[in-house]
Amino acid sequence: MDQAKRERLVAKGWKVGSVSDFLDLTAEESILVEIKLALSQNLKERRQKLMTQTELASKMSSSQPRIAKAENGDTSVSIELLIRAMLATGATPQDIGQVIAGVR
Amino acid sequence: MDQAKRERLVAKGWKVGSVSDFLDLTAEESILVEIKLALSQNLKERRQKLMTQTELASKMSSSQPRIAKAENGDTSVSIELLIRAMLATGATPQDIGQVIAGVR
DNA sequence: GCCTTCTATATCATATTTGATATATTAATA
DNA sequence: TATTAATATATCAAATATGATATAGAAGGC
Repeated sequence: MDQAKRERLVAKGWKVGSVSDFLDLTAEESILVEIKLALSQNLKERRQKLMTQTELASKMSSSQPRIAKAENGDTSVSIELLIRAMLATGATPQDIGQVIAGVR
Repeated sequence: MDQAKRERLVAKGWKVGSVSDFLDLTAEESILVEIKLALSQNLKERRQKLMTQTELASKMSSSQPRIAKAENGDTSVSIELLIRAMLATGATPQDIGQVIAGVR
């Protein structure tokens, strides 16, 4: 795994406190993290073009802080919430599938 | 929404006890349910070709009953677990993206 | 019939994720 | 600079998801 990718993953506190901890991520765990980050980034791009975090939150009965966390790749945010948020921005299953398929 | 799809969704107790309850699903909620069902079905197909539920469970530090629920579209199963299970069967992000993109 | 393997169902204590709230920070603009 | 809008961070009680365990069915071979 290359340095750039590692830094990208480590950036937001993704489970790691040290490099060796990081290396203990199985391949599957690491892919899962990348899927979350990809959804997170895409959500932010979509949402910024359309509305504020507060507006999106109200559309999906969530809260602005939760949207902020979702867009910043916070580890406490589930894939479920990321997908619900994408859908609330008008994303289709095709859009979402494409984001996930684009990982790696 | 057509009858066939409704029956498919209602089949496993998806939030509904009555038709009117069902109709209270927003478009987004309904898409989310369909994404889960699509992942669920695909997981079952993949897993059956490769291993038992017990084997898959141990590969991903889960339990056989949880895999059974995942494959049967139980409402208590998160998208996260479905994707972790797919990955444990060797599915790639492309495989997963394709399943989601295939919804609707 | 019995035995074995696989899958489904039920229960439950624990862990994670949630929206809400308060508040801090940042950005833009008058 | 002061004001405002937008976003980020912190905390927390409630809701949801979790793996574990026990056990029941189902399907097949003997």
